[in-house]
Amino acid sequence: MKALKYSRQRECIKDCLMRRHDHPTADTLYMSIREEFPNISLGTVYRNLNLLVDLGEIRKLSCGSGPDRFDGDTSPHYHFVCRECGEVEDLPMEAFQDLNQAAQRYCSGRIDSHATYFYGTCENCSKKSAQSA
Amino acid sequence: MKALKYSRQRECIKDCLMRRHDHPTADTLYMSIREEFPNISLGTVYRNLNLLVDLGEIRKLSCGSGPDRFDGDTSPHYHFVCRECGEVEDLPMEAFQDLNQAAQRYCSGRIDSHATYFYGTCENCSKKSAQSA
DNA sequence: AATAAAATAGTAATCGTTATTGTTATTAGA
DNA sequence: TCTAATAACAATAACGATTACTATTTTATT
Repeated sequence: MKALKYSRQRECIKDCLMRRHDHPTADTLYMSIREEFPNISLGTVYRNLNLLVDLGEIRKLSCGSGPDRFDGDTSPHYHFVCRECGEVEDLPMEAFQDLNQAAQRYCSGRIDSHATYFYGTCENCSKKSAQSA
Repeated sequence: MKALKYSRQRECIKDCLMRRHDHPTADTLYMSIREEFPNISLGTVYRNLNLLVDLGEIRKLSCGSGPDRFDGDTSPHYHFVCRECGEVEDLPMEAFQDLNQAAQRYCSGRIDSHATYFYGTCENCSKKSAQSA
């Protein structure tokens, strides 16, 4: 039951994340935020990111390799992850919300959401390996 | 180009994983294997699990919270993850292999696979929270 | 302004995992 | 079967990502 108090750092972290359309890690965001708050602590970044995730204001992405990433876009959508360089891109396709119901038929627990990640090689990395071949 | 040599430890690790139908972490597997190999090292377990993943003989699951898990069933299938207790269950539904093609239309990179995890509360945890309410 | 509580910066600690090193086991060839 | 080459090992150190701790500072409330 602890009341939430305003903090300039938290506001900045959220604004920063909203402004960008890549999917930065906590550390990437930390480096960027230090331009405005040179003394901000990495722990503060983590704490506030997790807080914002719990509040449902941002999303956390666990792509299976490398550190977690964060997404200011909370609308249901999917991501593509490049196995070569680790880049994460939004897929501008609609998420299949009825997938939850479809899966529910096969599950004794109660399903409330799902996450889908597509894997492969991004355009950039495809080009690179074509050149070096 | 290094040739693969047989090892009793690797065989045991794979057999152990194949025998169980839960989705153990490296550490869980390590504890179990120590009954047969009391001196086995956790590093050996990790090394061989990763090797088997690279060979395509087992799968690694990154469910988004907690340590990675391993699955001896390499057939395309999905998983349900309980947010309360962290348990991971197989969903006996067919995986949507045409999802890759559907997503490919929206992606400049080359997609070769996808992973879907369903989240919610498992039967056990639902019962528990009903009791304590 | 005074007080209480939350948030902070700085730092230490933790966790999961990988890398290193000297030794042992497996394999191929003489 | 012996030997040499090398992969795999156990033990341990190191690492990266994340969380926990603590004394201080901010924010909100009287």
